[in-house]
Amino acid sequence: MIKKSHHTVRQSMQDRIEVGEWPLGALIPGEIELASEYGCARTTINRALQALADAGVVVRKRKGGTRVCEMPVRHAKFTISIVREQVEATGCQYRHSVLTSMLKIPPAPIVTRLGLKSGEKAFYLETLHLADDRPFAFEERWVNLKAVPNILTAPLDDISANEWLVKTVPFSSGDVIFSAMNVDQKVATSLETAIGKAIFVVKRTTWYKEEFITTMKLFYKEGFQLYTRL
Amino acid sequence: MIKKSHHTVRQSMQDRIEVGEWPLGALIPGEIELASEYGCARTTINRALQALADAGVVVRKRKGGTRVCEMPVRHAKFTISIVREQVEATGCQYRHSVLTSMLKIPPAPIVTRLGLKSGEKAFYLETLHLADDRPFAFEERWVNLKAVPNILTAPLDDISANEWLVKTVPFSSGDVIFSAMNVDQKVATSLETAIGKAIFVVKRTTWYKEEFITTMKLFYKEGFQLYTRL
DNA sequence: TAGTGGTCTAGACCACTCA
DNA sequence: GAGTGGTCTAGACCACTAT
Repeated sequence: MIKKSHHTVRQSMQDRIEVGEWPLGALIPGEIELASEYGCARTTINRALQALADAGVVVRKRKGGTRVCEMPVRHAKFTISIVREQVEATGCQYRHSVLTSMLKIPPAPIVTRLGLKSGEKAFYLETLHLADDRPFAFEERWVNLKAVPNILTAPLDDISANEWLVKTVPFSSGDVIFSAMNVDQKVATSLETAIGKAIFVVKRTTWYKEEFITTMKLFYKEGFQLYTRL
Repeated sequence: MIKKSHHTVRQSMQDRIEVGEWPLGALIPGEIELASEYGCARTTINRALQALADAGVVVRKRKGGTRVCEMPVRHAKFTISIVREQVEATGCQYRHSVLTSMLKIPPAPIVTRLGLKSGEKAFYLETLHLADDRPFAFEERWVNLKAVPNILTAPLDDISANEWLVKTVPFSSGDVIFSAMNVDQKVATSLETAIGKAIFVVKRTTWYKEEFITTMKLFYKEGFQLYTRL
């Protein structure tokens, strides 16, 4: 009998794993047994164990019981925030500047991705994000006008397309790809970087209810790092 | 009265947000009201709403109620797996090869990070990870011998240090840093890449109960991408 | 201070899966 | 078939916080 509250219980159980009382791969007592041991309802134990399972610390199977994960697969959680917040989080002043804004027939891969007809135009944007007036990231973006026609009248000089879309489109699914690339001349110029420098790139595509909305590439200034705790 | 099961309820509510029935920033009905609407217990509604809050879709405050998140901060969840699993996930055959393995006095930044005394040695490892016998990633690792002395007798040719540590050390916290860099000569040689190519780098440091265990850098072959769905 | 979410409980039934 | 986790319920009390 220790304490209650699924948080407390969770922490306690995690400790027992760390201490080695429950070794890697070991089978943990059942929920009912733990409930009586901790002197709480099974529901509470269940919550705690589900949280641990969610964190990848234990694996649960019906009838199989709960066991400590042999290969602790840790989950890193990134908050995909808008660039402005990223900049402001570093204590810098955010500003952005629209470099290019036009209707344009996108290249083939984009056409496919957006589900456009060939020859159909989309909205193309190039934006420079600045931190304390120094280049922070360069953004290339394609927007599907069928999905978001009113972006043409949005005040994109005041609010970045990034932010406008997030605030306007109710909700969306999407994918994110992180990679590294050697910066080309165009991006290098905007970022005031030497050509060929390795930079961190994030590609993101978002949909709203199966309809493509936008795809973008974000080229971060050299030296950018993405940090997370496990 | 629609259905039950917190999954169903969660999905339903998410739909109502997507459809615009509950616009961005709007206040959602209270749990009791929703419970009667959905014809289920308040607990069930609570679960669903907590899940949505966890996903960053809504924000909840006691007395303030639940409202749709104005700035939908999406959370990307990465599974920090061992390299072998990463390789095998692509359908390739995994193999690794220990290039260097020695006791060595680490450079200053590492000493600080590991909490060593100056002049104290640590275990240094260089490992090449291969996919179908082609270079996949190059790993540099420092291990704190005070924390894990028996790594010296581990069969690191059969099982990578990466995997051995994960399987041996009960549990640990840590941090992860993603970045991009221009590959230097040493790494380029191992990865069979041209010097200066942009590669994706992951730095990871792990602790076990406040004690430093290991720090490593993983240099991925050029072209490597980290993918996630939102 | 009143209202909302946060959590606990005790009991129940279901669903999966291992043997 | 039996055992374990998954989930629901109805009621209760607590904790935070907006007003």
